[in-house]
Order: sequence, then structure tokens, then C-alpha cells
Amino acid sequence: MTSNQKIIMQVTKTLKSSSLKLTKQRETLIYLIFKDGDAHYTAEDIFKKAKKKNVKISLATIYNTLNSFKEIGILNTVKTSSDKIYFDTNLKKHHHFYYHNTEDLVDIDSSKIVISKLPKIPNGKKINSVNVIIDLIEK
Amino acid sequence: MTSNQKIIMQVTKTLKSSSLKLTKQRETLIYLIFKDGDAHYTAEDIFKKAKKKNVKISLATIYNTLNSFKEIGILNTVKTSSDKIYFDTNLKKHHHFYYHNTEDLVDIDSSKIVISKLPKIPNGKKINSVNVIIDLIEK
DNA sequence: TTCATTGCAAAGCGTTTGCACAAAG
DNA sequence: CTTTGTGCAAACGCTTTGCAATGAA
Repeated sequence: MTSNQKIIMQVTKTLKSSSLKLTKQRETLIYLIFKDGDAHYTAEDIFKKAKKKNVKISLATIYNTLNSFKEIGILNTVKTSSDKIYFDTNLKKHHHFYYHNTEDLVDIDSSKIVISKLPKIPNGKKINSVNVIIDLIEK
Repeated sequence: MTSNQKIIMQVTKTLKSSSLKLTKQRETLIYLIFKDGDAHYTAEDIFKKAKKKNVKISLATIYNTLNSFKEIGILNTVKTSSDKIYFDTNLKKHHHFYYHNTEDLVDIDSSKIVISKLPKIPNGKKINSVNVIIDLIEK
């Protein structure tokens, strides 16, 4: 069994132990989203993938479902300088390359970026996350 | 003359030397945006500021004008996890605190964050910008 | 006079919501 | 059976656009 299959099983388990029901659409979404490893999709990307596989699912359901997935913690969202939401299957802390031309988002492992100095954090606040986006253009 | 007045003069000069005409609305916008030093405003923020001063300017003009300003390089835009565009008057390289609750954006000077390790940049690409957003929540 | 700029309302885009129907447990 | 999920179309919030009227040079 591949590591992606393992992840699909684990995610499915998480879903079952949540308050969400395991429906056909949700199974399909989990498969579509996790089968290729860490990736970033817009709702539209997934809608197209589903169409290609002749899976019947509406855009609204994709949004609603992915937002539910985010709530039970099997997915994250990322915003870039494009104005679409990217659903990110990588739950570990990580950063991103953003390909300006193609609007693609690619993971950068946490270990590949080291921040050796951080500013003083304002009183009463704490860090929720530190997000680095390296915006790439053609050389 | 304060440093903000100097900036307003300089920005006005840049505008004059661009292909854009110096209109009443543009003068007003420059004043509203630059008078308080580095800041981040949404179009709506500026619309409200203008109303308070009884300046007549439409939202559409604010958007169009600020986008023109961006093109001639007297303004930048920032995106956060909110879905609004922030117009940023700080043209120097810098990073941001994002106050999750209030959706406020606050500058972090470049010197306050040091990245001591960066990943290998993909072939044929170069870095356009490295953006760090420190997302803050209540302690 | 000529061309850019403005304001309005309408359109656009990605995302969310309301509601009747379908499916899960 | 009861409750949750689904699909559709309509609503939404922010931003952009088309166009007639206005203003700058």
C-alpha cells in the first residue's frame, strides 16, 4: 500500500470519527484530493477533476465539503496574491513558492527555511502562524 | 515640514511625471493615504475617510485610482487571509503582522526578520519577493 | 478641442446560502 | 424515521467595467 493510500485511510477514519457522515461525494473528494500527495487545489480545479472522472458533484458541495474538512482538520487553506482560495492537503507547518505566472502553489518544507530573527510580539498576542511565501517570476 | 509632507510632495511629483493627470480626486487620495505615514487601507477605509472629510469621490474611482497608483509605483497591495485588498503605502521591503481578530495589518521592518536559510530556487525562476506574514491571535 | 478621468449602476468573480429533495444512520 | 448532505439557483462581498457626463491641458 502506498503512502498516499495510507493517508486516504487515515483521513477517512478521521472523517468517520467526526460528526460528518461519510457520503459518496465526500469519499470521492478525499480520493481526488489526497491521491497525489501534497497538493493545492482551488475548488474549480477539483470540480474539473471530478468532471473528468464523470463524478457528479456540484461546486457548492465542493466548497461546503472542503470547508467542513478544514474544520475537522484534514485540510488547510492558503491565500496568495491571486484571489482564489487554495485548499492545501499538507497539514504540517510549511511554506510556499508561488509561481506568479501560472498561479501555482508549491510546498516548501519547514526545514528549508530558517528564520533566525523574529520581531517582538505585541503585548497580549501570540503567534498563530508564520507564513512565508516566496513569489517567483521568470528569470 | 514634516516627513509625511515631504512624502506627499514626492509622490505628487512622481504622479505628475507619469502619464496620469493630477486631478482633485487624486490629490485628495494622496493626502488621505500618505498623511499619517505608513499605513494599510482597504478601499472602503478610504471611502469612509473621504466621507468624513466631505470629499466627494466614488468607490470605483478609489479602486481605479489606487490601481493606477500601484502601476506608477507609489503604492503596493497586500493580500491576507481576509478577502480584501490592502493598499500599502510603505514601498520599502517589509513584512507584516496580521491581527487575526481585527483584520489589521501592521508593518514589520525588514531588519526585524532575518531569514538565514532559503530553499533552492527552481530553475529558470527568480525571487520576486519574499513575504512573511505573522498571524497573531489573542494570548 | 481633445483626450483622460469621473461617477454611477451594472457586471464579474469566487464563494456562500436557502431550500426542496435525496441519502445516511 | 430523523437528521444530515446534496444540488441548484440565487445571494453575497469585493472589485472591475461600460458608458455618458465632466474636467484637465
